[in-house]
Amino acid sequence: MFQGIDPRSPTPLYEQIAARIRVAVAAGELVSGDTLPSVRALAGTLRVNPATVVQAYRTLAGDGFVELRHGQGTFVCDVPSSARDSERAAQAAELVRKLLQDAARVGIGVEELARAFKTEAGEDTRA
Amino acid sequence: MFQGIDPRSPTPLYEQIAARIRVAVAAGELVSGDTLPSVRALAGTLRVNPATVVQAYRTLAGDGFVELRHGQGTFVCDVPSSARDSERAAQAAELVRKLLQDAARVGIGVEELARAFKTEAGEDTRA
DNA sequence: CTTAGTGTATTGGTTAACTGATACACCCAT
DNA sequence: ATGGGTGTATCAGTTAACCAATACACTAAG
Repeated sequence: MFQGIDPRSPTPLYEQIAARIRVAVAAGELVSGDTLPSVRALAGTLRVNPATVVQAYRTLAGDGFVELRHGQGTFVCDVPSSARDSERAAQAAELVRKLLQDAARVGIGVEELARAFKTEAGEDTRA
Repeated sequence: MFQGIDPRSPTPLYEQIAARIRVAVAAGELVSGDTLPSVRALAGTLRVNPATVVQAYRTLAGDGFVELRHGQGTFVCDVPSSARDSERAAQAAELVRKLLQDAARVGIGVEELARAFKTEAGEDTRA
């Protein structure tokens, strides 16, 4: 489940780790109550510093995906699907807002983006 | 034209400066052959280091918006509108690709993004 | 040729993000 | 209570981006 963690990637290690767990939860491979590998264990497996794993876990905790219990371990949370849906919608909205802002900075309008989105998203869904 | 440059903004100074010029060109306030303020002059006006202005100008030059002529000044380029269109389309595509990538990292799919895009973009066009 | 104006190049300091190392505090089984 | 597991907290090293400072090189006008 933790294959392909790359220290030289521009995306931080802790985000790569967090992403794996997120998709695992989304895919149902991890369900409420499951325990994640301990900080040290996962750090050892990935040849990474424990603090890096902690940062990944804390990020997930901030999103409500997992819960860190001092002295016990890290557990997958029980998030109602409705809550998760609205949460994801909010995140999507923020990402799109950022996109619009970045685009405006370079002088690109909404229509242009919509066109690009159709093209790129279309290719991605077919792939 | 250079009002509201904010050193404490999270977006770098040179990008803020470049953005102003980009929109000025897009709006037709600056046309082919016009000269931009000299590096030192603009730096003085904005209370900024000349090197920062240079970075802004070089960014614009990389995009083909302006041309820096050693010993003469910085001039607005004559970019065929067709070339500019395809250039903007390419930039838009890259921005969207980045969006899709960021979204995937958080486990957000294309449909979710499309929905958010409709919402956010709609609000923005009405505003 | 000289000079005042222009862009260019190199260097250094500041800040923030990321990762690592180490010591601490908690929980539970024994 | 104690030992081995857990997460927690704090500090240091690395890297990269951004901005500033200074000295350099080119152009055109006098």
